[in-house]
Amino acid sequence: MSVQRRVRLADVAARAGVSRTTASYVLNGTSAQMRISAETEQRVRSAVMELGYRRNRSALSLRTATTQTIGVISDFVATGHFASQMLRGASAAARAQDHLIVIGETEGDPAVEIQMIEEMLDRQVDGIIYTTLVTAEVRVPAQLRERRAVLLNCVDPVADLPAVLPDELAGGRSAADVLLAAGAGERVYVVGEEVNPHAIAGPQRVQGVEEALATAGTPLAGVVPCFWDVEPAYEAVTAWLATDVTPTALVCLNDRIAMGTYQALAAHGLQVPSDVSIISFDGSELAGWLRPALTSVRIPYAELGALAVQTLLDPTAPTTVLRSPMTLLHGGSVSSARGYQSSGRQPTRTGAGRALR
Amino acid sequence: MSVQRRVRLADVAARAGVSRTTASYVLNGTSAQMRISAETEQRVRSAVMELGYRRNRSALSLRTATTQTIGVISDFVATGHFASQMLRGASAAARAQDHLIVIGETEGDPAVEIQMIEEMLDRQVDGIIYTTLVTAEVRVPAQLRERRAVLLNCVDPVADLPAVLPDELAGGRSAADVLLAAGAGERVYVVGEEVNPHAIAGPQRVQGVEEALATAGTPLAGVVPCFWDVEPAYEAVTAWLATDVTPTALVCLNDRIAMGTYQALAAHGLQVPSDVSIISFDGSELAGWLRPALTSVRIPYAELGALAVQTLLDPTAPTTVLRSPMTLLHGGSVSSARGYQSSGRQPTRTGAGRALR
DNA sequence: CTGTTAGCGCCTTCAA
DNA sequence: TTGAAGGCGCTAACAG
Repeated sequence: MSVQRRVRLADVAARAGVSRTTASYVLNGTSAQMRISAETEQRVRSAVMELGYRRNRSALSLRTATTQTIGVISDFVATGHFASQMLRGASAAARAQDHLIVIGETEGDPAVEIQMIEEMLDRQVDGIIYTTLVTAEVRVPAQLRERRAVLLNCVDPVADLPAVLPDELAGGRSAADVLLAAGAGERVYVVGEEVNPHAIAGPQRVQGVEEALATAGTPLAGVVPCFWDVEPAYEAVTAWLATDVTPTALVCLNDRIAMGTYQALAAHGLQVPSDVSIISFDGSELAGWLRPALTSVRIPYAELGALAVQTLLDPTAPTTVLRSPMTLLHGGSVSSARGYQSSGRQPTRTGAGRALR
Repeated sequence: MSVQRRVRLADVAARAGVSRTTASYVLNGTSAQMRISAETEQRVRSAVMELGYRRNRSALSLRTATTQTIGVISDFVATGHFASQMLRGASAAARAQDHLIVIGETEGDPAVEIQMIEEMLDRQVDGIIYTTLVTAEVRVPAQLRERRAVLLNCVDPVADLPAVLPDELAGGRSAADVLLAAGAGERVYVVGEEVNPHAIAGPQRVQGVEEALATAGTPLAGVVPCFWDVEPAYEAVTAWLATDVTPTALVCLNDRIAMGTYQALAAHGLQVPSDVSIISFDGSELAGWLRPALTSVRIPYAELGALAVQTLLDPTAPTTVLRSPMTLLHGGSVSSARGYQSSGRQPTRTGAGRALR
């Protein structure tokens, strides 16, 4: 049993006592230019109301080769934060333009990816957003090359398609700036290391940090390499602390690394932020759950999603790379020694003993 | 500019030197029953290949009032874990049956909800999954009543629709069973309290816990009421610990509550699991990030999503409530005093000092 | 076995 | 202003 409607445009026309053509004109807003009398138009509109008429989009699509639907192809699976935020932004932007979003989770399988794109093209989507979990350089499937598509969180150097990305470089700089402003810019280390050669977030963040620190005359003290997750960060930082280093601040490349770092510091008897300041990237829910709350450079997922939709739906959009600014999510993980004030969430309950996590 | 194809069925037929009808039969797999020669069929298939033909779904939809598309209406926004896991399961199940999923995030706004459903019905979705973030009793919009729809994570006592839910009661029992098996069943408290009168997860979990404990002759020692989030749990447990209680184990109603509880226990100098065992519900990523890793009764989101899709697509499915089992995600947060063995992740690195978080 | 025909519901000339 | 007519691409009787 499929969901369908009964009322046809013909019924509306009959009820209004006009021709289908006239009814059609009214519905398309072409009534003015067709010089349809206001009275007639009103009759049609009443009929639409009374009958609860809605156009049949299948018929419309067949006729216009348009569906008011956009596809989102993504390679990520269980990545809660990214996926939902991005889809939320995209969904809202799509709704604002009367479009619906159809999703295609490829689970990273290129064959599935191609299949999903085909399915979407079959359904005449008006365009496709191609997005990846990891900010990286990619090669989009050939199917997308000649079509209306926008890359989200990735770029393809050979395909001539618009792309939407976070401004990682500026994000890196602002992370360092926060530390500098707090007077915690002397011995700054980065925790995390990018291993994917196509990834661009990590390198750009580090570059931004280095630039800002260099400008202040306090070069980056070093890097603690580790995979981007809680446990690897815990292990790496624990081992590193055993070498008797005395960091002023740590820049963690994402919030999960920061969590592992909190754990390692706590185990080593170091407190955040009094002993060590921490700042990271993501601005996920996790940042708010930690104690003290983590100061994090937020990835504007929702904005990216919305921007991608707007770009896709804008026929005049150039095929350039758009960089969306990363904003600061204030927590209490950066020392306020030199009067740096967190203006967002209150870094309450940061007292000794309780901060041990 | 919309994405569209060129090759029509007529082209394929022409290329194969047959009529459109014949080509159509081959494509629909009706060739056998129409007794089309294998040779002819082969010619058609070749033509399809050579021309890269794919049927135009808009045309198909207009003709068959079917779209091979299902809609998912959800009220949740930034809820990473739930949303993505559920969509992953639903997406995979849909793909297995050649369906695509179109999403409708209502952000909890009833007006948006109605609008989204209309948009979906306009697009002739074959059915709609109506899902809510909080497991609860709801009243679905009237539009859904008469249509092919399935409720996911909620029930509507008056609408005659199938519903898919986690088996919270059994989940509650198994949580208590884990504690009992570990010899930590003597002074068990529940942390968290449901305030939404329509919610069903909380009450059922507690009921399950109580039943299992009662069976073992060690009734629930009490409840520490708090909102279901990290900070409220931290506050509540901290205040509660100040009253000199000596819990054997805590059942946290979700993983975020458990995180806040970890924090409060650490601040109070109590260790998990040597001093207090902890078990919670959700089985989210967070459980694995905590130290020691949290033992949690997993909500089978992906399975629920898949089940909902299968139910929706099965014309013979009865309009009953399906309960999906909650499985145990093993961590190291439950004492193994009496030889209880966590069989999943290794609860490594649980040594003194490091467990303080 | 295969071709002919008639719509599915809607938009859009073209004439009137 | 409006009616008639064609056609988007495909399926499904109904004849051959």
